[in-house]
Amino acid sequence: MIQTEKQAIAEVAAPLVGLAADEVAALIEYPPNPELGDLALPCFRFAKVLRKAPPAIAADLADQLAATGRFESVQATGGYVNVRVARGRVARTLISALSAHPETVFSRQSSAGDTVAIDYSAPNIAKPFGVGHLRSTVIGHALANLFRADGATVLGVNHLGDWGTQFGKVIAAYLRWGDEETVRRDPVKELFHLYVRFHAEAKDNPELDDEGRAWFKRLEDGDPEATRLWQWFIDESLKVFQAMYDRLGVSFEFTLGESFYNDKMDAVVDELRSRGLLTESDGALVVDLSEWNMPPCIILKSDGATIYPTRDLAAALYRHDVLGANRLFYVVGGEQTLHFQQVFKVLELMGRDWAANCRHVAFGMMKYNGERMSTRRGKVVYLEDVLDRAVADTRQIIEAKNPDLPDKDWVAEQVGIGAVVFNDLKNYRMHDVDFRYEDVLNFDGETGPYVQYTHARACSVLRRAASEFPSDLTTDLAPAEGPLLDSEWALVTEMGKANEVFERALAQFDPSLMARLVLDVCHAFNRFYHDAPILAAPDAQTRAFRLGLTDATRRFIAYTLGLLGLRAPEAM
RNA sequence: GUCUCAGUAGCUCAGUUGGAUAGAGCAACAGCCUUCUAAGCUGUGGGUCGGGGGUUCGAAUCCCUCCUGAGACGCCA
Repeated sequence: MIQTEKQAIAEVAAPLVGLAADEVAALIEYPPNPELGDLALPCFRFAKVLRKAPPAIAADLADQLAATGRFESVQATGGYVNVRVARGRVARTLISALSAHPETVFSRQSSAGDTVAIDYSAPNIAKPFGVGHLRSTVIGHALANLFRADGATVLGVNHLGDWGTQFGKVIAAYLRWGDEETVRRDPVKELFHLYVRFHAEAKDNPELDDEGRAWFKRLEDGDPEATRLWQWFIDESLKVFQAMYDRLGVSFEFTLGESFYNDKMDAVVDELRSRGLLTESDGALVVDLSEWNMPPCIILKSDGATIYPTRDLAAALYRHDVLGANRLFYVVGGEQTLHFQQVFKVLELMGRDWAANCRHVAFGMMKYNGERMSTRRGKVVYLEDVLDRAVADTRQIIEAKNPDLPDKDWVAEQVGIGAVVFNDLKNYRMHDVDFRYEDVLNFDGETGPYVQYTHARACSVLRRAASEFPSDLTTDLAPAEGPLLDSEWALVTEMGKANEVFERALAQFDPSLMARLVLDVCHAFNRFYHDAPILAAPDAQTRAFRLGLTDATRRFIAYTLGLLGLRAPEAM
């Protein structure tokens, strides 16, 4: 909506400054002070080409823009052209668009025709689902939603850690110290305890490691006992993970663990060999990448076994060739940056031009009390505990503030989990985060509950309106006579940024931009709510307009929360 | 040691890809519920944008350099 105005300005200005309209539109910004105007075009950049001082250019452009009659006012101040748009018209356009098709306000379907495979979550079998897995899960899910909303066919892939020496260790530990009944009661936790114990005891007992390796070898060779236990671990783990995904509202198109590629790696090795990309080095077969300043990518270990780059190559080929993806994203921690650079480079060397469409969406590390979490040492924060605490706290707040609320448990679940999810989504991906309960369990300020609360608040007004002024909800949304209030316009402005922020979020693979935007919208709405009586507006026309704005805001928030993977209860 | 990423208010972070007086939230303090949900709103205090150079009309943003932190750097994933 704001774009339409930017475009209109750019089309007038473009021929005068010798740039394409799109280029000029990209330069238009929001003035720091609303009194200056709604949009501003800085003219400094044009000075050199036009051989004129910026203020003079601004003055010329201002005249031209004023002559169109489209804008409420146009002023040159210094090197800027400040434009005040026809606020009523812009507001009306935005409100009706949001009430008819909210998605059109965000997306121009730029990803239509793309099939994107997004690798996210990827927890390890027989290990707990910790807060450390939250980031990949939540960011990946939000990105999947964003690309789907932009018209792409999205294939969410859960690349489970279901293979490797660790399973030999778990099997060995289970056979030594475990018993079936205890494990059945709480499989993942119990297996995890056995795993931690294994590592602790292996320190003084190195032969334990041999035992683990031996069991993994048996698993690889298809030993029935090893295979049975391994499959059991997987089944039990998946049950636990699924319960977590259900609570988080996360889903996948494919759940394909590492083991899925066991029979697909020979082909990769053969192709690399026949293309002459493999060289021998200390007994291992590697792809030399020194030309690109990278260490070699190991394909076969010196014992002839494959290794994770081999597996990721096989997985990438599968996702492209079989699943039909033309873009491949990996939502995986930043510590694996080099690994993905190597894998993508090898794909390129294998002649796969779509390697350029592979992207590692890295994120910072989650720490606890400033320390790195370690599954081996048993240092993990269970996501389940975090969710439970958040929900319990929410439940208490509801009891204190809104004891008559129906469905209190369900609302507490949505809000408590929303708090945890939003907390992880609102900040720049690459920053390390130190997990602290006091942050996650804070429901004031820039938080999920704040956004959900604002949504519920808007819903509440609309519910009242439906019973008290039903006709006002159906009339057309002609704005009241006279100018919009500052708070009304500020709200329209924030929501009007939907498309540009949405597209930046896609371009940068960064859902936090959407989280920030919805926070700004909520703040603007709450200020409007405080400043302007809605139901008690001075006249019916004003009331209808404000109700329209409230309804549009409600839809905006609900839609954005949906993109981020949060639910939007109508009361809380 | 080499490479990558980060460093902005006491704390957690934004900062529209180089634009106007660097902004939020938390914490602290002071106000605002006879009126639409106070999980809210308003105000006050709080800054060497890690340091130093440079590029230009203009730098938190781009370049160089140094400092600090995190991560990665061949047979784990």
